[in-house]
Amino acid sequence: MRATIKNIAEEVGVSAMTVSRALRNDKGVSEAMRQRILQAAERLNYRPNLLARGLVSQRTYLIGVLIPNLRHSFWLHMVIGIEEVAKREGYTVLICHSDDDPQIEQKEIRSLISRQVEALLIASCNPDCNASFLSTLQQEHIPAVLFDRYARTLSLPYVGCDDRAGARLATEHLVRCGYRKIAHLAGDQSLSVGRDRLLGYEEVMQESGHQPIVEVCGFGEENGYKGFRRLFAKHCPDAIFASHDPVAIGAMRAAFDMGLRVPDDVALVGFADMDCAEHLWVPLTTVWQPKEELGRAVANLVMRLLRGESGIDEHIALPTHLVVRQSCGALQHGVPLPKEAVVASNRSLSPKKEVYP
Amino acid sequence: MRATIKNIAEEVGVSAMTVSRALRNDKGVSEAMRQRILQAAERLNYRPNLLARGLVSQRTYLIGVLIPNLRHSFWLHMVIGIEEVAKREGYTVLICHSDDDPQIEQKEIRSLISRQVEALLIASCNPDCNASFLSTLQQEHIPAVLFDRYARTLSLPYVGCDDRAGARLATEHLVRCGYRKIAHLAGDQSLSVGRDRLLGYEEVMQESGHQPIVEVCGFGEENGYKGFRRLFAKHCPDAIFASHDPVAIGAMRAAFDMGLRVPDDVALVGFADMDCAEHLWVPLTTVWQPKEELGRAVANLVMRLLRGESGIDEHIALPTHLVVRQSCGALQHGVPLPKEAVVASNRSLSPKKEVYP
DNA sequence: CTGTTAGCGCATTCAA
DNA sequence: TTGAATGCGCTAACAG
Repeated sequence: MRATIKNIAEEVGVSAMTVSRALRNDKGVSEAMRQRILQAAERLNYRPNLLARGLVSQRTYLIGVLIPNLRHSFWLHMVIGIEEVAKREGYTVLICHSDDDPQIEQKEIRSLISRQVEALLIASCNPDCNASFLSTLQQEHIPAVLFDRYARTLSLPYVGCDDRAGARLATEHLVRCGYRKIAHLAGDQSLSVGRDRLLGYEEVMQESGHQPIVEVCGFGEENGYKGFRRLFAKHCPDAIFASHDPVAIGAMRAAFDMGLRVPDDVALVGFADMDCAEHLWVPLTTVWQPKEELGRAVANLVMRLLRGESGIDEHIALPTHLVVRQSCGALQHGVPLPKEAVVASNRSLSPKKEVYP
Repeated sequence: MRATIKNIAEEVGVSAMTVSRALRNDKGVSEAMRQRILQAAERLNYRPNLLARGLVSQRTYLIGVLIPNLRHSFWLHMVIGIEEVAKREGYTVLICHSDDDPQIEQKEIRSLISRQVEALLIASCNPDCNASFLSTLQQEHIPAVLFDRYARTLSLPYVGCDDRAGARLATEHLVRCGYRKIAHLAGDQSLSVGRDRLLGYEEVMQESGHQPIVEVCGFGEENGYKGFRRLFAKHCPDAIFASHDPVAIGAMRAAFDMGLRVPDDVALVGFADMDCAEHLWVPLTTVWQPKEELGRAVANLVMRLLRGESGIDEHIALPTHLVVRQSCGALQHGVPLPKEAVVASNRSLSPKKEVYP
């Protein structure tokens, strides 16, 4: 059997209460006694039972994170940021994923609540679809924050990056490069990230007097592959802004399969700056997202919520920036870049990136 | 306040025990009563408190997974496999990581035990260093299994892949390709994966009458970069077997920086078959590891342990196979491949891979 | 089929 | 500075 405070109490010859106090560094225990208790705990290999402690104190120091899946390192970077803050504040993170299924999402959230998490950080696979369910969390008095994607019909605190502005950066860059037929491989329109990026693209196209060419293909590499082929069958664009890096990778693969060169025949810009973007066949120009910072921001917001320091109506949008590599053709053609852009030299390891100019 | 079984009991006008039974689908409750209770639970938005349940039943349905870090998708694939099995068996997975620090590893494991996990799945960042600590887990009667890396001095159940055999596949392939100076960028020799892969390499080199050229650089992209430069300053090999894909990526980058072509000037083979391997500047020939399957295998072993069906001395080594892409030069030169090898056509999405021949 | 008693391991509250 | 009583929410064991 595992040792309990009772065992320690008998060993030392005091009450369980004194042991409990000593182990938690509660005040009201003499230093000599504390030492004797600590030694006994060590000797008996004592481990506090957090179930029992949580049951009585109503504090589990557990926070639940729900993400769509574990397959994309994208989410993991956010979790890394969350973990960093959580650990610093003494919390353990319980990670769940929905496999992009709204039903499973509800099930997992209920399971998290049953495990008595003190707060919920949710990147919903479909916030609008699960809006009414998510809104019940408020009534259950469990602090919940959405991240990366939000629901229009729901007022929960939210942390994401400024997708519309990011899409503007990408599109403005392609306009600046002088392309004539700039298309957009748009993401899932049921997700705010998909809608907002499309919005940013359309704005810039309109402002610059271009005709928008939109192919909604959803996220993911295979969707990018198919979307690219459909797009080319109809429009033969000379540049594409893909709504996500995997979409861009699929598009690049399709381009190669069709015998097209990147960026000579078709320029490509992605969104995310995933780890592999710089390693790609043709290094990818893309919109960088502050993934770990985003995780830290959500976690910090939750900590404020737990301390009652923050209201329910926070809506944080983190800035993005452009990372210019080979796939857009700007470097080859000496296109002037904005000050905020980052130029990546993909052929040397250190420094990986240099701020332009 | 959150509803409890007591609230439901009052609502329905029965005892808490009947409610408890009904909610757990325990037998001995009439169907009519069960329905009334279920409806009341629904109405009150009842969620069982798993802390309380776990405290009394001594079953938390929690298993703890400890991995070195969250940064490499490598680990996540294993976690995906673990989760799949765990979820099927009704368990929740609590993921922790040590940031490759043996001290943190011990701390995290203690924390997991405090949370009353029923079993521990550990990819130790340094099994030999933490061997004595890990051996205490047996005394504490908590089922523990190592995966991916094992300790020589410790007899815990283990699941990994056959690193020595995998290294043989890679080295034999380079020998078959006709390279003369085949070097090995060896991984961390404090880890079984590093040692076993070096061993497999040395065996084949000896058997085929080649002189081994070994540069121990450790794992990771930057180590691969530096290791490659050191290697070339001394030996000018015409082929390199890298102990891990990131090492190969660093090496490839170094080769480009030095103006060398892959595979024409130097051939490259990696180990892991990470997601990005096929997307690389030059698609990487590498030893594929059954990452998700490995996760499922560890989890299944743990389930058997929990049911008392399996002993403590299981040592499972899963087979690997070679994935041939461009970086080794075999395809360009029409080198005959073994039946088990997989040839990847990197320029089309579907099918991604074709079994050779 | 249903209820009662007891207690999981710990911390809160009050009393000494 | 220490201890006793109480109960967190739930279930095992037994009784009816």
